[in-house]
Order: sequence, then structure tokens, then C-alpha cells
Amino acid sequence: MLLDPSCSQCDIRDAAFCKGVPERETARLETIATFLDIESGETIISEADPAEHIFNVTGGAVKLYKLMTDGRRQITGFLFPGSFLGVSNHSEYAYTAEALTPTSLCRFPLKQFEALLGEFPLIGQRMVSIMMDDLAGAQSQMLLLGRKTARERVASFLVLLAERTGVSAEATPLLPIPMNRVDIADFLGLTIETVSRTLTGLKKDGFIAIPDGGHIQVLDMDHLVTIAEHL
Amino acid sequence: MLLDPSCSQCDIRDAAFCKGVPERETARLETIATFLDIESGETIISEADPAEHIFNVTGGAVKLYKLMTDGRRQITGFLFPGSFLGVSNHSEYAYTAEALTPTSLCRFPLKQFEALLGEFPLIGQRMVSIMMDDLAGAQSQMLLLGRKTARERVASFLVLLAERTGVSAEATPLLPIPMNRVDIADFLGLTIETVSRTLTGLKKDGFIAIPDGGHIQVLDMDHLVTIAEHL
DNA sequence: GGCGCCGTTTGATTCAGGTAAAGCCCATTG
DNA sequence: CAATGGGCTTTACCTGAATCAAACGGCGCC
Repeated sequence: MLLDPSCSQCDIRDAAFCKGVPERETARLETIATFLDIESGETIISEADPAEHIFNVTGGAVKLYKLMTDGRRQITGFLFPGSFLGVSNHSEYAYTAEALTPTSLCRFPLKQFEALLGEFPLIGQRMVSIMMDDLAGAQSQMLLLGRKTARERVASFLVLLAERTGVSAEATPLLPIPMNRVDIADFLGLTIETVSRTLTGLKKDGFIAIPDGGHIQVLDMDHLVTIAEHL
Repeated sequence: MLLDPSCSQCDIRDAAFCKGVPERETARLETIATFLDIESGETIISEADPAEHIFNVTGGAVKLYKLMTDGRRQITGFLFPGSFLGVSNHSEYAYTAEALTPTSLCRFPLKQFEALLGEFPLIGQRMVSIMMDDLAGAQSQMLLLGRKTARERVASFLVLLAERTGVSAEATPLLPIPMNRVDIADFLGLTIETVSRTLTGLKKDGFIAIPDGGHIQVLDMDHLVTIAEHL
């Protein structure tokens, strides 16, 4: 589905890469942008496809993953509004991206976008800054996958989700969980059984409540952080 | 130790971020650059320190790692000439960087470097391109840490090392291994015992030879790739 | 030449998390 | 409203890699 909104009306100007980019430059950006609305479950890009576009998530939630030939899967990240999508090494996408919920995106042809970096250095600065954050996040995830226990992983996941969805300020935030257990397991390098067991454990210990499959309420965020970071 | 070479004499101009940057701009870069030579084992930056500089590796080898309070460690990458160093989220370094061998670096104050991105968009473009590669590498490492077996991890490590050190073209490349078993284990999310056992296994199967601790000769690269990617 | 120090290998045992197999809870549907 | 099925949880059992323990070089140093 194609829409035709504009950068100036964009919901997430403050979070997106174009934050701080002056009106004149966004006008130019808009000339190469395509606004898309996609359905839950739809694939946005596929690993190893030629990398022709770069995307900015403006609404919804997206999962990124890499697959092995025998079906083993690693989810390398969940994206929320403001995130970038379309990372490639050389000229192929490094992962598959799939919408977790109905999602809106703005899409730029990679070549033209790169050319724009030459024209408007501010955008390049923002890109570098965003990618540094992404890279730092990837490093944290490596620590999680390489060295943390199942309990530490699940606690880390909940803390991360609370930060990302911006509800971490509340005392007992109710987290919407747009992904299913398989996705959580593939993100944490665990099985669904272990995720389930561990969530039950955290519930029994009084740190969380699970009103329904789609939500988790954090009852003791401090303690969850303590578990996540092993403090 | 401080040296005073110059960008124009740089050994790795073709690999570094400043590749393709015209003479006029490197002259400007040089005004904010400091050239450093550091010893093996020396710490370059420490996790959570204020991120004041960004570095480019021009010689040697560097390891990056994150530590947990109880001593668990995850090495998030090994850097060779041409790589960037000094990634931060917000304003703190995301990892500790330590020289594996005598290493040379060029260092830029972050603030001034960012300002330069505004002046010379070409540098920003190169940065974005390099960081995309780094991110793609990080995603692959997540797949390794989250989903691969010990044997697949070790095989992947050898293949990666062969690619990075540029000897992968040879039939039976002799890889210099600048890191010890602990480093390899902490990179692969394993223990030294498992790394040792797995290398012994690969040797017994005739895929590699281990002339001494500091070298591994790949005898059957194709098969190693097959194991690494589980083809 | 013998001694001690490290990094590495090898072997025995344990255990966290994987595998397999029910069971449960709703939502959907004929 | 029984029947089907998909997602999640629970339980029992198993295994790959961790842990614990010991032995094995290689090398510098008296």
C-alpha cells in the first residue's frame, strides 16, 4: 500500500534520522521518499537480496533475523519507530525484516540517499550517530548471547523492551509484547520452553505479572535490572 | 608514544575510512589527528569512559570486549588495520579496547571529527559505509553466539580470520593467531577447554594443522566453510 | 640441566538448557 | 457447541558444553 503523507507531518520527526534536519532539506528528502504501510507478518526485505533501499520505521514494530539452512534462526533486533532498516555489507541485505504489527515506513533508494549525504552533511551526522547506537546495542546483545544465563537474558529482554517502548518511567509498567514466544526465544538464543519456564520463574518470584500473552507487567523493575546486569 | 607521520604517507589509505578522500580534505583531517603507537596488552579505551575520541587502526590487532561484574567477558570483535574504534552510545564508550599486538592508531577528537563530517560529506559517506559493514558483521556474530554449535563457531572463526587477514585466496593458508585461547573462547561464547577440544577435533579430521600456538594452517577451507555455515 | 611458570591439552563429571511429549486455554468454525 | 488447531506452559528426560581436575609441553632463568 502506498500513501502520500509528508515529512513535515511526520509523527516521529523527533526520533527519526531526519531530526534536526531543516525544512529545506526535508523537502529534498521527500522527493526521493516513498511512504509505505504494510501488514502484520509481511516481509519488508530479505537477507541476501540486492540492497536497493534504506527504510525508516515510522510506526509499528519490525523484527530482523538471519536464518541457517536447517531452519535455525537468530533474531538480531526488534525495531520500533525511529529505527533504521536496510543494513547491508557490500550490496546485499544482511538480514530479513518482517513486520510484527501493521507497520509504516518511509523508503529511500540507497543510491539517491547516499548522494544526499553529500548534499546534506547533517543527515550523515545523524546517520553516524544512529548507527553508533545500533552498534552499541549489537555489542550488548553479543554479551547477552555469549555469556548470560537464561534468567539474565529474559530479564535483559524485559528491561530493553521497557526502555524502547518508553514506559520505563512508570513504577509498574505494563509492557505490550508484540512478538510471540518463538520470536523472543530466537532473539535470546533460547528455546520457547526455556523462555516460558523463565517467565514463570520471574512471575513466581513476584517480579512480573502476565495478565495475558500480549502483555507483561513489570512489578519490580529495579530487581529485574539487577538480574539482567547481574549486580 | 606519539609519532608524527602523515596521512599522505599512511600505509593503509586504501583500507581506511579516509580512502577516496581528496588531498585537500586529508590535509584538514591531519590537523586534528594524533598518531599513536601502543604496546601489546595496553588498553586504548575503557567501557563507560567518556567517549572523547574516535580511532582508526593503522597497524597491529586490537580486541574489543565487554565485562560483567563477576568477570564474565564477551569479546565483541577483533580489529585489524582499517577498522574503526571508539563506538559509543550516548557519550560513553560501549566497550573496552586492548591491543593484541604492538598497534598503531590515528586518533581524532570526537567533537572535531563530527564537525568535519559537516565540512566534508565524503568522510560521512565512508563512515556510514564502514559502520554498515560493522553492523552486518555484528549480526553474523549474533547468529553464531545464539544458534551455532561449538564446532560451527570455531570453524566460523577460522574462516573469518582468513578473510580478515587477507590470506583466504591461498589453497592452504597459514593463519597467524595473535590472540590466545582465552580470547578465542570469549569471542565465541565458549570456554578455553571447548575451543581446545574443538580445534583438536578439526585437526584429527584433517581440516587444519596447528604448527604452534600462534599459527593455524587451514588444509581444507571449503570444508571449513561447509561446517561454519552448516551447508 | 633442572625448576617453576604459563598456556594448552586431555579426561572425568556435572548441569543448564535442549528435546520430546502431554496438557491447557482460548478462538475459530462447521 | 463439539471439534479443530494454534499458542503457551508444564513435566520428564537427555545431551552438549561447562566445570573441575590433572597432566603436558615450551621457555626463561638460575
